[in-house]
Formats: sequence, structure tokens, C-alpha cells
Amino acid sequence: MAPPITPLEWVRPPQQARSQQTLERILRAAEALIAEKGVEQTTVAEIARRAESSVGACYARFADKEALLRSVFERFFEQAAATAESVLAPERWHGQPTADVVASLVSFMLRTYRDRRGLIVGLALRAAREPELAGFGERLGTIVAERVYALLEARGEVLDHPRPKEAVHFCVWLVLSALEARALHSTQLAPPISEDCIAEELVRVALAYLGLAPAEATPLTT
Amino acid sequence: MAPPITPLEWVRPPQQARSQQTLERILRAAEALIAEKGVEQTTVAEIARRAESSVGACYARFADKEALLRSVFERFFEQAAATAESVLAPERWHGQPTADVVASLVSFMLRTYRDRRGLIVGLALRAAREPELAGFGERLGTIVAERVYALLEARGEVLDHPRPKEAVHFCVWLVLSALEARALHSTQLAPPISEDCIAEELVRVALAYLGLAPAEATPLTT
DNA sequence: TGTACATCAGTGAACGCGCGTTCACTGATGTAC
DNA sequence: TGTACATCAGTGAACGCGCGTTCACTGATGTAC
Repeated sequence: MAPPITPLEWVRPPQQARSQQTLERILRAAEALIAEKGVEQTTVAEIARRAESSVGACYARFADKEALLRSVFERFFEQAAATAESVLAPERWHGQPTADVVASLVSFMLRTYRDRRGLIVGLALRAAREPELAGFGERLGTIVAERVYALLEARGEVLDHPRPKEAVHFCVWLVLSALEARALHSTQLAPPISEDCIAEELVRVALAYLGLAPAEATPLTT
Repeated sequence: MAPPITPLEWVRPPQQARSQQTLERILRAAEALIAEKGVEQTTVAEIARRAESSVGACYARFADKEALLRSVFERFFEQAAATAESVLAPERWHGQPTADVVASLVSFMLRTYRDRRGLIVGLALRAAREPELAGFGERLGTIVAERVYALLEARGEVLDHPRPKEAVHFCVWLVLSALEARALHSTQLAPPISEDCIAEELVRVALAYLGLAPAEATPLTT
């Protein structure tokens, strides 16, 4: 058998690559618009325009608008999960007191919820109607909780709670709930409490609930 | 000056009473529909039908649909505030350990969020867009926090926190955020944690954060 | 007491707008012979 | 190499539906003389 001369990998990739790029542009445009003006205000026509594509192209890739949005949020969850795994790797925190680790994690989450607020709010609103999205969120919470627990375990921390694993899960859920509520309702007019203040109190809550030692009175390095 | 013979209070009340009743029916119908099928699915036409009134009658009382919904939520907030004041009266809790008081309050809130879930979710979704509604929520939180603080103070509790008043406010906010998130996202398909379990952990969080003594190992009376 | 008119409250068909979705069409690229 | 045809990807005007809002109209009640 003579091997084929034309390399098989190159059969018809230009077309596929082209449509792949279109899809990528559509998803990016949708994400940007949701972040800027909210899910409710984002129309398919506008997504198409922003993606320098057309309405029909959107419907060639997605069954309907729902499916398109689901894809956007799915990508977001994948990124979030990957970020969580990287951030919560025990190696990253060698030599730092646990209280500081918690403080860093909390302020990182606050920053994330601020920077990606639009998308998160859109997601939260959508997840209130679509159980599938709510399921994504739940799974993400579980992943984060597992990693946090593994991190604490690797550091040899002993939690003051009858069911430590569940306690960590609950604690993660509580913090995420608080951040979500803040993202949803913080009026930009009059911010009730500063971000630093929220961070401080959330850390205090977490440490107190889990029975971890609070930070020394030395200045923290964020 | 001869006093007017016809009592002034009775001038034209029948008409007013009639329209007052219509308005009441409209508000009640709107509330019921929001609770049953969510704000997004509730149309003016359906509200009118349910109230055995007409679309025009709605627009005679309210500038637009927004105003109607705002009225519904305003009433809800008034009820909530009144309930909070009554429930948090120090007299009500004489002779009970603080940990039990907190437990009772938390489980009361959980019950409320379950029973009135539809309305609360609708409100939360709406408040994400309308700063005015978010403001209502904030004010309610402040009221509750003040009453809780007064209650603790009346009981002679000393909180383990540099700014006790702010700590109580934060704690109330945290619990409300958690309940809201739960109401928004709990898939009815697979409840992640039982209500009792959430209650237990929320109490634990609150007590640990505020530095209050946990309950004795005796069975609680709810 | 009777008649004419004014006001209040309400009715619901019709209007209009926004937006998701469809579909007849175009252009580019690939394939057969 | 050239011609005819097939497929892929995309285009955007047109359609249709849902729903908030309006408005010409009805009926009941009150007021003037």
C-alpha cells in the first residue's frame, strides 16, 4: 500500500477552521455583551453584529439563543474550575500561615467577582431559571470545596467541626453566596461596605467557623 | 359658623372604597402569580384576569407594569419589617439561652424563605436591575441588624469583635445572602443539603463569628 | 321629584414594538469527469 | 486544464409571537337646577 501523498490532516481543514473561528467570535461577542449590558439586554442580532457575523451564522451553530448562552457559561465554568485547581494547589502556598492563605483566597475571589461581575450576574440570573446552569454552579462549588479541603489537609490543619469535609463545603458555599448576593445587589450609587472590609469579615467568619487560628497582628502581604 | 351637617368623612367614600378594593385585588393577584410562576412569566393581562378586573383598571392605578410590581414588593417589605420588629422584641425571648434564640431565628428565616420562595426570588431577580428595590432590601437588612443588636444588648451578651454593631450587621447580611442564594438556585430535583442541616451550620457560623457560646447538648425546642 | 349633565371606575379590542427564528439567496471552496 | 456540479459557510430581510400600553367606549353614581 502506497501511503497517500497528500497529508490527511489537511483535508478540508480551511473550512472547518473558518467556521471554528466564527463560532469563537460569536461566543466572545456574546460574553462581552453580557458583561457590558446584562443578559436580558443582549440580543442575538447584536451578538452577530459584534462578532462581525450574521444572525443566520449563530443559528447554524446553536439550536437557539438558550444554547448559545449555555455555551458561553459553560466556557466560563471550565475556566473557573481550571483557575480554582491552579490557585488551590498546595505548592503555591508553602511557608505561609493558613490565615494569610485564606485571606489571599478571599480577596482573590472578591476581585474576580468585581472584574467579571457582569458575566457572573448574568449567569446567576439565568441559573435561577435553568436547573442545568444551577447544576454547573453546584459542581464548581464542590470542586472548589474539595481542593480547599485537600489544601488544608496537606497543611496539617485540624478543623474544629464534627464533619470537617462538610464544613469546608458549607463554608465555600457561604462565601460564594455572599459574593453572589453582593454582585447582584450592590448599587453602584452607594457601596454599603468597602471591598477590604468585606474581605476582612469573610476571612474572620471562615476562620471562626472552621476553628482556624486568626492571623498575627503583622501587616499582610496580599 | 354652623358646622356642616353631612359628616365630611363620608363624602364620596363608596367610590373610593370600590376602587380601593380593586387595587387591593390587583396587588393580591400580582403577588399570587409572581409566587406561582415567577415575575418574568407574569403578564399584566393575567394579573387583571386573576383580579377579576381589566387591564385598563391596572393602568388607572399604576403608571406602568414596573410601578405595579414595585407596589407589590413594597408591601412585602413593610410586612417583613413589621414581622422582624415583632419577632426580635426582647420580651419574646426571656429565659432562653442565646444560642437557642439564634437557632429559632435562623430556622424561622429558613421557613420564611421556603414558604415565600416565589415572591422572594422574583424580588431578588428584579432587585438586580432596579436599584430602588435593592435599596429596600438594604434598608430591611439594616432594620433587622439593629433589632438583633438591641436584642443581644438587652440580654447582656458581649460580642468578641472590635466593632460589634458592624459585626451583627455583617452577620445578618451574610445569612440573608445565603438564604437568597439558596432560594435562587436550589434545584428542586436534588436538594444538596437539608434545611435542618443548613440551619445548624448557619447557627454555628453566627455563634462562632460573633463569639457567642454554642448551645448545650440538650435537645432544642424550635 | 325630574331631567340633564359631570365624574368616577372600569372594559377589552387594537396597536406597536422588540426580538427570536426562519429561509431564500449569495459566494467561496472543493470534487468529478 | 477546463467545465459542471456539490457542499460549506454565511447573509440579512421578513415573519410571527408575546406582551405592555392605549383609547374609544359603557355603565354606575353623584350633582345642579
